[in-house]
This record gives sequence, structure tokens and C-alpha cells, in this order.
Amino acid sequence: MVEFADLNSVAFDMAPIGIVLTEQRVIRVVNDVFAGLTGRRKDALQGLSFRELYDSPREFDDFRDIGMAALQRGETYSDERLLAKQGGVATWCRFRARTLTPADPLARVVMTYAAISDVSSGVRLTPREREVVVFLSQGKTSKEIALVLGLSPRTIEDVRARLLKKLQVRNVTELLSRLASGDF
Amino acid sequence: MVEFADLNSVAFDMAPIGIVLTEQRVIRVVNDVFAGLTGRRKDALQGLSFRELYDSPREFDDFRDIGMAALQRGETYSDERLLAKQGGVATWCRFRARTLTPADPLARVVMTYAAISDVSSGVRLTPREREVVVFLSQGKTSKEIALVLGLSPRTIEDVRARLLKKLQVRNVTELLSRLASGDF
DNA sequence: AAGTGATACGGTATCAATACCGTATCAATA
DNA sequence: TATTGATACGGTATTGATACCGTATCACTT
Repeated sequence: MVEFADLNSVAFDMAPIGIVLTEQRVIRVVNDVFAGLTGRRKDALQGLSFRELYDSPREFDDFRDIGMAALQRGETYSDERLLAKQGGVATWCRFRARTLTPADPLARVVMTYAAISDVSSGVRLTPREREVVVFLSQGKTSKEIALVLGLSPRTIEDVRARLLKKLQVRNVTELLSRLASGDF
Repeated sequence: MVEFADLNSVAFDMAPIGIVLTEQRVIRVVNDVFAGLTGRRKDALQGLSFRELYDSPREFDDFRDIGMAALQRGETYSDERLLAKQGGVATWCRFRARTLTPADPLARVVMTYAAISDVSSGVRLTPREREVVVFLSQGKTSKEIALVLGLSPRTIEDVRARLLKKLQVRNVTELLSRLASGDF
């Protein structure tokens, strides 16, 4: 049987989720899965600024402002975001962050990235479909959605049908379940 | 600055998700967050069978069968499920599992639990309700669930009705939506 | 100029889900 | 002992969802 310290590092590296630890936004530790998400080698990530992983400096700064309040309160911050992969491909991720130093939140942060779906290889939804899927995820019926959008319930059923066909599922609950688990 | 090995274990323990490594379903390694999710001490979890974390042996066995196929293919298995906390409170989690030993999947598994919401608003779900809500979150129909559990579809509809009444929602999609957003 | 995909809407048929009615067993407990 | 809650099942009625049929407009692209 493997010894305890070894198992710890195995659990860290093989956890089915990307993990990265930064100090003042400089990458100090990553696990194998995170390296895979970024399409870079582990040693290439060491010491790299987190800025390099975003497409634009603005995206980078956005998070610094958005997540800061939660971090200072010692809470876990979470959202969904794109993680840039080398080669232009992006991965849609559930992102979570927690600081180890609430007084100076960015001094040491542990972040996780759970891949939801590859936007590049995924199915493209139309604006109307994206609009409706939000109402569907709130448990609204076709009639209720039609009322809000000022359309015929029949039209909402059309959008539902298009969504089910595009994503190859049998009902809306399965659609939402697969969206949440990143099957698309 | 702290040395590398230390940072690794910090990243492991402070990652904003629960991580647990099991060997033949016996808990070998857990991080601080997982211990917190279960309401138990880290040392109390060491060596414990995973069975102890579920209310009934049936709930325990359910997963073993459901996730096995994906694990054998070396893929990450994921669903949403309730993790029982000591004291009766349950936490709705995004669950992910990956085996390190595809030939004998349960020999060594790393699992993560990302807390979605505490079902803590005075609502207590029964074992059967918890069992069924997992299938519902996968978009399964009453007939499909009845087949798997060896019950009448009529009985599954009873459980559905109890869940809707308990959580004061009008349909299953709304139930799942509120679970996912932490409204309970 | 023709074709394609998205939008919007109507009808209809079928299946699933929800909401009631009822009975019955069983375990816990007041 | 009586009651309560969970489980399990049957019937039935209504609403919602899904799957087809059709037409039509509009923007965009071959």
C-alpha cells in the first residue's frame, strides 16, 4: 500500500477538477487537470502571471474587482467563465476561488476550474434559444414564457423542440441536467 | 516564501471543493472541505467505509452500479446528489469521480464534492426522496425510475408529489432550479 | 435568384406530469 | 393504544410537453 503523503499528492493531481494556487496572481502550484485545461505543461505554468491565461487584460481585471468582496468576507467566490486554452480553443468552466489571506485577498488564492463544456466543439444556440433556455432553467412553462416575451405559446414550443433536437435530448429536464454537468 | 511541497498540501486542503480518495470504498485521504461537508473530523473519516456517509446501504450501492461504466472507460463520472451531514442536514452537491485503476475501478477513486446548496430550510427529505431526486436531476421519467428501482410508476409519482409539496414548487424543473441556485 | 436557417404561428395526436380520490402496510412514537 | 409519516399502489381528470403535419416572413448566403 502506498504511504500517506503519496496518496495526498495523488488525490491532488488526479482530482477530476483543475486546481491552481496563486500568490499575487502569480501561479505557484497547479495540478495535472488544470495544466490540461490550459493546454500547457505544468512547469511552463509555474511562475506565470494569471494574466497570460485570459484573452484580454480587461477580462483579467474584471475578476479582480468582481470576486474581491466575497473573498474579503472569507467566502468562496464562484461564477462561470471561459478559460483560454493554448491554440485558441476556450473551455466554459465553473470557477471557484477562496483566499487563504482575507486581509490581502490576492496574496494567496486557491482556485478550481470544473470544465462544463468546450464552446469550440459545442452546439451553437441562437439568441432566441439562449433567451428561452434561461426561463426553462427556472421551471417556467411555455405559457408563462410566452406571456413574458409577448409570443404565442406555440412559438415557445417550437423553440423547445429546436433545443431538444439540437442537443439530442428527450425533455427539458435532461437538457438542463446535461448543461449543468457539461455533457455538451 | 513557503516551499513547494507545503504549497501543494495547502492547495489540496483549501481548495473550495471537498476532495476524498478511497480504496475499495474505504476512505484514505480527505481534505478539510470534505470533512466540513460531512460534519466530521478528518481523523474520524480515515479508514471509514463510504457506506457510513449514506443513510441506507441501498443509496450506497446505487452509485456503485451507476457510475461504474464511465469509470471503467477512464472517464470522469459526474452527477448531482445529496451528501448527508451529521445532524440531519443535507448538502446538494455536484459530485465527480475518477478512478486511478480502470481495471478494478473501485480500487482507488478520487471524488470531489462541490457544495451547491444546503437543504436546511426546515425541510427534511426521506431516504426514498433523496434517492429519487437524483434520478429526477438526470431528467429521467417516472417510468424509467420505476424500472431501475423495481417499483410501480405510480409510486414514483407519489414521491414526486411529496417532493413538490414539501419544497412548495409546481414542477420538477422548478425544484431542480431552486436546488441549483440554493433557494432551499 | 434560389436556397437555408431562424422566427412565428396553427392544428392535432400522444405521452408525461400533476392533482385529486381511494386503500393498505409498517415503524415509530405520543 | 392510537396516531402519524413514510411507503406502495390503483383509478381518473386535467394540464403540460412532445412530435408530427402545415404555412409564412425575413435575413443571409451561395
